[in-house]
Amino acid sequence: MVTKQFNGSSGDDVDLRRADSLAREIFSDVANKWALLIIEALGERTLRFSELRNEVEGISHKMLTQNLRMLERNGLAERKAHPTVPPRVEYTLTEPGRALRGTVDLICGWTHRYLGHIEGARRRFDT
Amino acid sequence: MVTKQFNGSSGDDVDLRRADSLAREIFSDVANKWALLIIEALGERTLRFSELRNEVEGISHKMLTQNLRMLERNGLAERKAHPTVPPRVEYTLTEPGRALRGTVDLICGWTHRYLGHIEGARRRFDT
DNA sequence: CTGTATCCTAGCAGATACTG
DNA sequence: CAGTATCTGCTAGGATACAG
Repeated sequence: MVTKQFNGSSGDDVDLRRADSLAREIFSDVANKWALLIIEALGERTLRFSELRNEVEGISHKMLTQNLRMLERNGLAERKAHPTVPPRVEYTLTEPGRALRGTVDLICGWTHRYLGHIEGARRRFDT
Repeated sequence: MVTKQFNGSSGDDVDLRRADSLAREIFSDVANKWALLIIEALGERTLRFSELRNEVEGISHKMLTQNLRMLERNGLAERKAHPTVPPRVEYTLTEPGRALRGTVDLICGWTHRYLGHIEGARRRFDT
């Protein structure tokens, strides 16, 4: 483990390792239930915090802010705060976010397509 | 909440609700880091438990068995145990599993495509 | 080799209360 | 309304040991 730091790895090697761990990190951020549901809910629309809270069924206040921060940090969603009172904060997907949304749509489509199939498999397994 | 049970909802309504909660359940099963990484690792191949353990970097013994059971239960992967000693158990994606794999590939592609973009967004955000 | 069971801990996630 | 902070229970997930 530690020895790897001294085995004369090239600069390219280091870059690859870093890119890999970064990719893995992003994958972990994104491959999570709430993040994907938020992205799906946003779609092409611009929604307020409270609207999102209603759209994403079952999400808690905390999880929503937490995931929105994460999406914003990774540049998948844009946060626009209007300096009014009461405050009004709107969220929109960025281009990378919209690109990812396409894949989420596919997963949703997949889910509905194989719903019956999966239900049957479960019944068979649970015996 | 409870009142909904008595509001005269039609049979279709009930079916829809059930389908929705099932879809949500499947989505939760599938939209998780380890499950997706296992699916990606399997691809078109047939792999043994120990091979999978090596392919999916960082996964623990426990998480692997747990997720494999889940995949098997949902009919996404097939488990074939050879009655030899020592035991030899092989896993293969089923058709629904392979279909889902296509979407996982897209997420992976997306990750690499926007890696630099995201890295930049993070740097900007972290200040 | 594969799988199950047990223990144990870090961190996830809900509820609540408080600020601007 | 949106966001943060604190407290707390709980469960995900690692380590380990053992069985078939």
